[in-house]
Amino acid sequence: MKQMGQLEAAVMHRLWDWDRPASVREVVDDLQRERKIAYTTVMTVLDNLHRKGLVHRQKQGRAYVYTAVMSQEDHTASMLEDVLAQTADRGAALLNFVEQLSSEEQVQVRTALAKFSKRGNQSRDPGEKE
Amino acid sequence: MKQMGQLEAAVMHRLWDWDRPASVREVVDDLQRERKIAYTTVMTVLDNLHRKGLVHRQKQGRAYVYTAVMSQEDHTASMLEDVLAQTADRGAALLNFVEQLSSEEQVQVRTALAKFSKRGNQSRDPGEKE
DNA sequence: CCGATCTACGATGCAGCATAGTAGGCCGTT
DNA sequence: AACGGCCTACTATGCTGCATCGTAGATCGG
Repeated sequence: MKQMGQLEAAVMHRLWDWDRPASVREVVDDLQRERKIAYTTVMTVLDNLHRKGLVHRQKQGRAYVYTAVMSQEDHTASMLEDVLAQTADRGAALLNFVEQLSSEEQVQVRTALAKFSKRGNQSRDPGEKE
Repeated sequence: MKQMGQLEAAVMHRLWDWDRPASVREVVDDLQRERKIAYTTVMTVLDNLHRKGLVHRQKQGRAYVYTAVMSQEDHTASMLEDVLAQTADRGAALLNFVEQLSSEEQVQVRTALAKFSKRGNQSRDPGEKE
């Protein structure tokens, strides 16, 4: 449900980078710098992203301006969660995963976790696994 | 590349659960207990999974027997890695992700990380983030 | 040689994505 | 008021991936 095609991803990346409402025109013009693409193609893509709930849009004058609903980091985190949700043994998968991270990233994660636990973080409902 | 369809996933889950080489026949029979499905459909799926490198196969008598190349946990970890690879800021995405984990899972992850660091784990090459 | 079983190959249908054309609305300019 | 631009809405096409099977041909046990 969160999976996107190539063009959809390219558009989202621009919205994320710019971090402000952008019109179809702006996105098209930026994409044009790399390759030929029709205005309506991009419009359709943005429309699809809107229907999928990945972007929010708002009339500004005659045109719509689009903004990403989630930050890229939140979106990625959400996809990670989706992947994890499909596995039988979340715990084991998590362990194999962190095992594969660079030691640098492992440190980052540990630091972050230490911070959360100090604040008594509780974002997910515990005790509902299998 | 690691993404699978519904039926493909159902087949893989059986291979993972059984954790031993299984023939098309066995997989078909098991799937039949839930719904009607043709032998050749399952064969095609296993063939596709083989072409995708997700399963290994070997002749046993007249038939092939199939085994999952990776454990489910490794496969999930690998998909998590793929998702993370597509993001610009791995670090930020990681943090948002662990933040969303249940506190129970956070503890698991921390315990695991502590173990790795004690052994001086170094599975990924650090310093190669675009 | 016969029937059962298995593989190889091909065909169909459907969905998602990329791509873009056309029609019609709105607005500023002449 | 009519014209030309720009924007949206709607529609259409092609491609690719997955699910689904059928048929043909090889093989093995009787």
